[in-house]
Amino acid sequence: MTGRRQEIRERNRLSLIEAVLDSVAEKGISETSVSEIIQRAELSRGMIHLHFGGKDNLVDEAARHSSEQYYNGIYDLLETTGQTGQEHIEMIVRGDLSEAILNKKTVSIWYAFRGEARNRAAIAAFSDTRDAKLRNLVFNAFARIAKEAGTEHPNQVARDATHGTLAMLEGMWTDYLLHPDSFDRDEAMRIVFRFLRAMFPMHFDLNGALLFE
Amino acid sequence: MTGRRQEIRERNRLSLIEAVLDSVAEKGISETSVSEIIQRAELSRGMIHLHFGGKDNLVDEAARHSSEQYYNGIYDLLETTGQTGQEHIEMIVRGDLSEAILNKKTVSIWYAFRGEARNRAAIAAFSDTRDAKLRNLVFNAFARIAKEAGTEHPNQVARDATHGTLAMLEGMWTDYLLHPDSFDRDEAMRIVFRFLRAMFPMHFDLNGALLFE
DNA sequence: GATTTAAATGGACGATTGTCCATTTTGTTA
DNA sequence: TAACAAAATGGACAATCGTCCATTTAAATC
Repeated sequence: MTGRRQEIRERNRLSLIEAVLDSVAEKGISETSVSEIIQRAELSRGMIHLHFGGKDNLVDEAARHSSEQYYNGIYDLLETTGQTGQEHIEMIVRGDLSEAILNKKTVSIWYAFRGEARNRAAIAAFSDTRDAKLRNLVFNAFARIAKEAGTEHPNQVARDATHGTLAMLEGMWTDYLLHPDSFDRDEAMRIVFRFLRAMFPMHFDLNGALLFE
Repeated sequence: MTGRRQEIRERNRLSLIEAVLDSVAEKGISETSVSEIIQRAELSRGMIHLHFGGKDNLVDEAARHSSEQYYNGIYDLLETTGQTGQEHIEMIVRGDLSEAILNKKTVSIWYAFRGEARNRAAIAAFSDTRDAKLRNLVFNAFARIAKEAGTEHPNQVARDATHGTLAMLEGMWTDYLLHPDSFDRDEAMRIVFRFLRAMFPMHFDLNGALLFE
């Protein structure tokens, strides 16, 4: 019976990461101490040094883990949607504002790390506003839409639409951070789609994507 | 010669607040210790307890001070602009993205406090996304614009335009936080105005407000 | 079952944290 | 200028921080 050792080892490693994320979500980064972490993970003091070489590395790793979860959530959703540009955009907007991806825990963690990003390069790398891959996905969708709509300067428009849409989603997250209980997901989606409808009236209405016959 | 005492007292008090903001901007909240603060303020250890009763109160006060500066900056700008709704909006957009209001120091401070907002009520109160007063200003401007444009459901549209525009500005701040050196203010403004032009083509173009004859 | 060795434990350690107060300094008043 | 009082000082203090290693535990191998 081999491999049991490594299995336990990896489980413990993951426990530490999850303990960090729980603590950051509940108490904030400044109160996420070694004592707090090992208590949540129900492991001994030395484990952090053993597995990660120190607390800072562990926290960096937790930030990486957390951002990976976000992107995986979005990319998984994209697998299940239609083929048109507007459907892709709708899925990203809905996904980004869905309970599964935007909730009290994720938003707490995301903003806690953001606050440290400026002073810790490793964290900055993972807290980027929607990474290059996602940006490209959105851009390609808008580029198709702009061309279909016969817009002038379709690439420029697509770039601006990408930037503006992702910025608006960012702002919605901030709203949720500061007012998690009064935040209205449907309203947030409608607002994004209202701006997109104004820009591409053939492709969006207040509920999302419009499809041709 | 009276009042000199109080003058020195208040100067020291302010020194402590500014020392906190400098430290938060440069080193982050977690490294802003009592030792760090008093060293920057060139005052003695006991002053924090004497003036604020403790470090936490001082930090809260610094957050308040910082948010006050932001709003004062915006409101001052508004005094100098024209009377139409679209001029007000243009001024807010341009102001919010101007070097005076959005720079490396302010964005570091703003996001550092945001990261703590979830766990510290006093800080949450000051890190709100553009406060009620500013929101009302923007809403009133959009309400006028929507009515002039003859839009259906002008109040609903104005509310959504307000929410969406402020969210987009929020997102632009995040962009700046994560990429301060490659961030392009003019591009950010153009993007916001592109969305506004799409929604209110009689009132905005890519450079901002359009005025009637 | 004995041996080996990787993994986990938990306490010792020096450094640093924020608080607080006895003392000193200095502006104000008598 | 002497007396007073407000303000500032700076070190003592217990508590907590993160690191690290001698020891123990337990899986894997013989």
